Amino acid sequence: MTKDIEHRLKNKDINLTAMRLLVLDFLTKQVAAISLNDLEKGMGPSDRITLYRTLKTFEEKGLVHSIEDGTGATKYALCEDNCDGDHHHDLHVHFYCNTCKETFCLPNTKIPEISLPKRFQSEEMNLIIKGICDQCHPD
Amino acid sequence: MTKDIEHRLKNKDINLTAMRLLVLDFLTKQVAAISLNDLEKGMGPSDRITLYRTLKTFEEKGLVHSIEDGTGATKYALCEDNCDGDHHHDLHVHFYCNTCKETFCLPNTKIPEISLPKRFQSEEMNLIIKGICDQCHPD
DNA sequence: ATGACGATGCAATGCTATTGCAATGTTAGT
DNA sequence: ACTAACATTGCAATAGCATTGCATCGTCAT
Ligand SMILES: [Mn+2]
Ligand SMILES: [Mn+2]
Ligand SMILES: [Zn+2]
Ligand SMILES: [Zn+2]
Repeated sequence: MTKDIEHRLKNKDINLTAMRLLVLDFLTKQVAAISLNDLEKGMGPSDRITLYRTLKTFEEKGLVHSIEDGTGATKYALCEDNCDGDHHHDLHVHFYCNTCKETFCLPNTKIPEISLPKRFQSEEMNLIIKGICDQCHPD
Repeated sequence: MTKDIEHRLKNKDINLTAMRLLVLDFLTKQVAAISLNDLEKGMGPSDRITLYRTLKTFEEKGLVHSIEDGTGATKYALCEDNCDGDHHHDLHVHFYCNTCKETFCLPNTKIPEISLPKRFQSEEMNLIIKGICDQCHPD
């Protein structure tokens, strides 16, 4: 229902536009994180830069988070509800499948506490695990 | 001593060249991981592409490992002795300092075991922690 | 000496991210 | 409804880093 999409934008203090509704709708349908290229191909004909800025806006407002999975292209995925622009609470592990080349959020797999050397102070953590995803698992 | 540098190359099955000796010597003097740009600036006048391929060769042979710290530029740092091209054993944490913008290997801070969801199989892990390094720590 | 092979230098290209700016759309006050 | 202020969009241009092609050069074994 498009009303639901609208509410999600409003709740994050994002102005409604046709493009943003379409992008958010597209994002909710994804099972894996997507790159700007994926978004461009998945959407109808639309301007790449506008899509880029839409993702940036979504990220600033805490609607999506970005993932650097080492492929060179930044991936984006929807945030959990309690994220805002300043504090993303997506401290979960991200998984890159070497077989299907997809990047997944593992929202239930949290990054454990790490005890750093003296006087190192952690502000942010990013854990990427590469391997074989459940879909590509053999047997 | 340059003999030591030579041995390290030979041990990793890397042919000796003047350029490689210089690059490895430069790498051993670094306290933080360096980018291709850092290397280019730190070395005498030398061709950027040759430096690029030198780093690639070192990585393939298990002499250095590369680090994606999210800055956009790949960083490189010397491996521990037991690495080879196929299996890098640098499963340590990397730390990016938001203040001095340097990336450090934390060889004594290992990435803990993570229990993944059913049928996800880990082959490689990459943990970047961002924050304030010991040198930039206040008080 | 010469031929094979690896390393180097330079040019060119690909790809992603990012910005400038003008045009367009939206909103709010009058 | 009119208009000024503001946000969004579309297109062009630029910046950076990564990567490849190719000709040249150096080294080593025969
Ligand atoms: Mn995620
Ligand atoms: Mn390291
Ligand atoms: Zn897979
Ligand atoms: Zn620092």
